[in-house]
Amino acid sequence: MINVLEDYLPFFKGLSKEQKDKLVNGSYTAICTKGKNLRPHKEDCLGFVIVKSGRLRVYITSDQGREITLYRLLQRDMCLFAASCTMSNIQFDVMLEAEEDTEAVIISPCVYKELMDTSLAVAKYTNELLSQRLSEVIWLMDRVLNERLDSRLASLLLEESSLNDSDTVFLTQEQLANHLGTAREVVTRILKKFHSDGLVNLKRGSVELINRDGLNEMFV
Amino acid sequence: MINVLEDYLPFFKGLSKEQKDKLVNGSYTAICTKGKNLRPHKEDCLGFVIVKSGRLRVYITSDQGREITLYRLLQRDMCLFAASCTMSNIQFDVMLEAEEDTEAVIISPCVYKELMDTSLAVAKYTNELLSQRLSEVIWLMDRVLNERLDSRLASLLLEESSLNDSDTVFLTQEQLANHLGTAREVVTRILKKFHSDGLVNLKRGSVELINRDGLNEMFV
DNA sequence: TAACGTCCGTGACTTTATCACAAAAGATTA
DNA sequence: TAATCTTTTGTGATAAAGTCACGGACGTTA
Repeated sequence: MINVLEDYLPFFKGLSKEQKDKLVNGSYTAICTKGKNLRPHKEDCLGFVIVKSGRLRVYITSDQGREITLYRLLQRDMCLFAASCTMSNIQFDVMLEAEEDTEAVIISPCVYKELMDTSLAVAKYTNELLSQRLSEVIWLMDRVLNERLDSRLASLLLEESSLNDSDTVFLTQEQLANHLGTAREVVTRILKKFHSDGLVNLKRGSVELINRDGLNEMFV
Repeated sequence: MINVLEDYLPFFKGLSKEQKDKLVNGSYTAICTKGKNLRPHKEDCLGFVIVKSGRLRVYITSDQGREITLYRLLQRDMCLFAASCTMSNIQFDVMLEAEEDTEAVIISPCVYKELMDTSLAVAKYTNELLSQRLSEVIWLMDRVLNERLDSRLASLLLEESSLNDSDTVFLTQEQLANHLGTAREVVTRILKKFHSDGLVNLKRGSVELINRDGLNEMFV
């Protein structure tokens, strides 16, 4: 545990002995199996999350069940939204779902808040994380508004393929739609078009990419 | 100048004499007339912006000229994106446009960065601003994805009306479209519908609200 | 092989976006 | 005042995307 904290938190070395102890004592390791939600109850204030292994997707949902992926957390990435209770200005709820079996270290929100309130290094580090997330979300907004769905879908397929290092993307069309913030039927129709253009093969629960160059050309 | 800084920056009192001096010397007042852009050249790194009076709108643009308003800065509000150069992780460019004649205090980016690097209070304050903006942008994303355009337009008209304390919204249909991230023709058609429903009267360059309750009902 | 749940396909329709062009309202100038 | 110009608004045609309703295909389990 302490190794993970020391290794992943750039500010750890600069903390005092007491701070380190508090941090270690206020943290625990959580295992989340693929497909499970890391924070099933919206009320829960989870804390600061560090991904040790696996992959998390951070997304929002609407009442009608529509989702969109805001960004992902890969190994060594961190997320502080699950600690919204510690940030007075955060009004939204994001969801965290494991895309792979994931091992994460979770730091108690009050411990993290206390650190942030007393350590300049922690506060600066938090700034960096926040600004990076903000950047990613604004970037996403730009794509949602200005890019065509077929292009966004092609890009998602290629990204998934490279994340898993496989030509086949093992996601249902509904899951693809949830990443993109659109409806399943729309994905079905675009995939059908991709198939008739010789770009992909479709199976139940997966999409096989058979012409990466063709997919790439969709968004240049 | 120093009065504004002292009054608007909650951390000011806690700064050392040197820090205060640096801050005052690194700041200047800018006047921006209605409709003008506060940062016409994308390359410019403006700095930290504090609105003394007037109103700024923060927005992004696409290559095709489509815009969407991310949020607004009213009196006493502050913005640190124009200082993206000081934040290593900010990759995007936001634009700042004066919606009214606006007076702003601008703090040089390197001075602000130095403060943030040396003062815990400044770093914490920056955190609060960042998390609030992030919250607003995610909230906007939710609306863009899940709310109908007529509802969003109705809500924008009511917001504009109350901001200016007037029943008439003095914006062209193109400006309305730019707030919402849509096309002018779409706004034209929705407004025409609103008019035939007895909700608004249309004039060149303005929209008069004649049935607020009706507009309100569109998004409940 | 029957039954069930999940996933996918599709038609009909609505909403939103795009493109092209024209009409109307003000502003400017002759 | 009339002619001209610019900006704003209106509109038809078409395409992309979202919504709703339903049915069928696939895989699992009994």
